[in-house]
Amino acid sequence: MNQLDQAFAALADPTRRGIVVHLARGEASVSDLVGLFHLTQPTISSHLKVLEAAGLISRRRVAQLRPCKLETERLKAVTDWLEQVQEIWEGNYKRLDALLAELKQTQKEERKK
Amino acid sequence: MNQLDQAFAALADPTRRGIVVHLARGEASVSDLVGLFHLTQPTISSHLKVLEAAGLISRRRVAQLRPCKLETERLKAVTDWLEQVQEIWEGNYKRLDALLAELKQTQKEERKK
DNA sequence: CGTCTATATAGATAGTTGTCAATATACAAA
DNA sequence: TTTGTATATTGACAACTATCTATATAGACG
Repeated sequence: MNQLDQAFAALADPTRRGIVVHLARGEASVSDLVGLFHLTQPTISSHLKVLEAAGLISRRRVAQLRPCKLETERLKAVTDWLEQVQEIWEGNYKRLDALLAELKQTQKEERKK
Repeated sequence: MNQLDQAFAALADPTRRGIVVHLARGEASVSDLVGLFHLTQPTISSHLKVLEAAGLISRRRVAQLRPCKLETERLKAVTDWLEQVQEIWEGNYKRLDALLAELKQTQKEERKK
């Protein structure tokens, strides 16, 4: 699995997206996050493992706490891929628009005859 | 599974992302797409089913052909989610920046005394 | 030391996924 | 109607996922 695969797969779970949204507001410990969902601590820990493996979060050590932090560069890599697709698509439209403009011009010139 | 779940999950596979990139350039039939990957036709058909269920593509009927078209609105919904997260994160930084600016000001004023 | 708190790991289970070969369906064309 | 071409469906298999309970580890604090 490459990085984009892992990032998209990680974001395909609503619990993990919830974690991401929460971490966008700032660091949080595992137990903070457990408090947000009706899921057990091991389940949350496993979701965090997935997010970390995908490069979407990182973790520090503070005594027994393991504060989690959002890694926005990886999030940006995902957005970048989507925007590239959008650009190809729009390029397509640009080409189509140019084609239609050309057609219109041709029709106008034909009317002159 | 909700729409975002399905869209992210659909995009988590490299073959499906390849299909999306190809369709960004314009419509393509199933056999066009089969030609792009070293996978069997049923496998490509199953990927297309996933993309269609996720609302990322749509299909027409033209004789025996089933041209596939990218649905950019759904792609945009995914981008929107990512941008919202980014905005929360940046809002965070803005608040932090404001805090640091305030701190600097306080220190400056303390030096005057 | 023993105990409490925070987190990780292990093992089980039910459900989902990606892939294939084989077969079925839908339409076209001879 | 027979044949050919494009696509879908079926059934199988191995791999992976989300979740749980139970248990282990790591550090803080008495």
